[in-house]
Amino acid sequence: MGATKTATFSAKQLEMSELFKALGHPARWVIIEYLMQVKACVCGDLLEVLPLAQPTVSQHLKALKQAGLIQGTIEGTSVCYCLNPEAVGLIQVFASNLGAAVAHQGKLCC
Amino acid sequence: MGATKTATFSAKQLEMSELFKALGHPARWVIIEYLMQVKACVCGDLLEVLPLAQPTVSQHLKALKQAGLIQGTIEGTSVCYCLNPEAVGLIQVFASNLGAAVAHQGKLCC
DNA sequence: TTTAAATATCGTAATATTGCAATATAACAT
DNA sequence: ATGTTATATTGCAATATTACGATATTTAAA
Repeated sequence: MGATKTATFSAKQLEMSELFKALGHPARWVIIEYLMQVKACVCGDLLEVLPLAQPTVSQHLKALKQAGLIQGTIEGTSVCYCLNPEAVGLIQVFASNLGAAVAHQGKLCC
Repeated sequence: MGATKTATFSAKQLEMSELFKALGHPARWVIIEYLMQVKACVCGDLLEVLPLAQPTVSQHLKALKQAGLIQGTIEGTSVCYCLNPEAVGLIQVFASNLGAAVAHQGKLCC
């Protein structure tokens, strides 16, 4: 085979893993870092930040949007992208739970 | 082409995106969720939790270990895996920065 | 030392992702 | 209407990932 066994996981598990999968590419990571600094940007801005062609950047933006990490609205002839607070909330909750789990576990066996 | 342009990104950017890439598969996500609950486990435990064959689970564990998310030490005839606090720290810092950025940005344009 | 167990590695087929050139679309300006 | 600018989509080649059967490795038990 070779395809992810998507059907055997819960919706929540798929949602969260899709969110992190979107962050799991350096170009998309850079886009998120950039949006943390500048609040909003258009596709063209990213062409000066990333070593990639315009169609590729557009594709990465689409992936981030589909995962729910960013939002985009048409603004005249360009498209304004920014972080999606909902997804940010999900990540914060996960990080908090993860930290609490490790703190609670104390000394690890390995 | 088709290969990620790895060479054009910084070490930190690559490290963080690798970390999230490891979380970006439902099976690996389930492994992390499981480790948050049970503190430590062996590969065999996961065979009852995941709908995957043993070699596949072993492969996912290797990916998580290479990304730095988990640690594993040999324990007799089995291998004990648990979360890596260092990686957890990195994720917490990121989530915190992300949350702060969004909070600071206030009303979004899109 | 043979057997059993737990896990890792190899080989390989199926599928998914990445990247870009070419092209399409959409909004604005002239 | 025509051209310009900004972004999206399509098609495709190169590469990476996922999954598993078969097999190797490693440790403990008999």
